Amino acid sequence: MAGAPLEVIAHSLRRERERVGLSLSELAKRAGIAKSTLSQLESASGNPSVETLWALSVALDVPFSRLVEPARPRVQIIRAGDGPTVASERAHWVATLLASCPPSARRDLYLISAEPGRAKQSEPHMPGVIEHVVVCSGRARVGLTEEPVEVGPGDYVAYPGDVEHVFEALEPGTVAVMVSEHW
Amino acid sequence: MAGAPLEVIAHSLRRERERVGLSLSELAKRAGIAKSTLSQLESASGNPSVETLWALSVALDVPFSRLVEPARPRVQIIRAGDGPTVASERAHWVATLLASCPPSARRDLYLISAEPGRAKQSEPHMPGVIEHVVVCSGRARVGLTEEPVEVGPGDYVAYPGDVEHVFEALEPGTVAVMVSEHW
DNA sequence: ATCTGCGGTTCGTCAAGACGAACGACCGGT
DNA sequence: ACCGGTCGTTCGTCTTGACGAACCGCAGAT
Repeated sequence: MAGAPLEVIAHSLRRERERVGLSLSELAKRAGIAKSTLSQLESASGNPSVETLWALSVALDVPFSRLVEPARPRVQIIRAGDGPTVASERAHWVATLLASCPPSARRDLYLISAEPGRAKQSEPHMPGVIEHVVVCSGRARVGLTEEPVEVGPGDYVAYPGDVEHVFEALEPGTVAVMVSEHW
Repeated sequence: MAGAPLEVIAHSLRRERERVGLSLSELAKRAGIAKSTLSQLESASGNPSVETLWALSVALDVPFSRLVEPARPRVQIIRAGDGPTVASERAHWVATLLASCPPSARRDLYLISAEPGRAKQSEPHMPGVIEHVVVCSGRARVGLTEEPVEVGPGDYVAYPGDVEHVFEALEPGTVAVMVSEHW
């Protein structure tokens, strides 16, 4: 999470406003707030109320949270085999981090390669996490430890990651894409 | 986007606080705000300033935006072939919606099957969109129309979706997972 | 039954945000 | 040059959020 929320908001507001091509006065009018207020907000000398920010997000037609999060980058490729990986000690599975939260988003994207053998048991992590898995090839037993599901190519599973869960390859060369949302 | 932000915040605050198991007084103390303030917020009779909300999100150790967004569900499977799909007129590609924004999140998850033929040209959609693609099988030319990239199994590409972009299968039976983030 | 500690709400006070008017700067038309 | 229009900032006023003390309710201990 960024350090100073008010600075972030100030920048976000100006950025979004200019993107839409509205003048400060015009935006203030549409949002139903005083332009003086908006002026102060964009110069980071203010501590807006939720309602004020909300009005602005509506007027700008952007999700509310867009105003409280920093900016972001562009194109990117990671070839199969490249990229930062994490592997278990016994190398039954390898996860490649494709896209980590930039810089304070709420999902990580992994490519998982696994071989049959001991299952990958995961302790529950941060509350509110949801994991999405799509199998590319092979077969796997995935999901909550108490009620795993067997899936094959093209199958999709989602489950809460804040309780114990598993990923166990059932065939050699099992590959899957995983999205981990942390909200 | 939900209707009444203050109601949502009120519920979020109570929900998160109880999840962590803190009393109202205790949380207020840790966040450095008056417990009366927190009390009013949880009863939706208030219009908190950003700083106040920020202090609470820090004390609760949850991302800020968690407090301004509604709640969410549990486990889910979509078998290969199932699920709502969208296809092009000439059926060169089929997209299956695996996980749509629940209810106002910021990403959609698709499974894409495509056959060689005319490329899937996409008009730029909502500004701020980023698309992530991981190829499961086959080969494809993906990315910005001006500079597409050729990718194969296991390859990953991400690109801004708010400018013209393509997805063109180069081999029969090309399958890919796509995450579309709308922020 | 009484006391003490902690849960949450209500109320009066004060500081801070939101407002609107006024201001200087800039631009295009006459 | 002058005028009307807009753009963004500054300033004084009034509304409103945040604070803290007082308050009610409920356990558990004495």
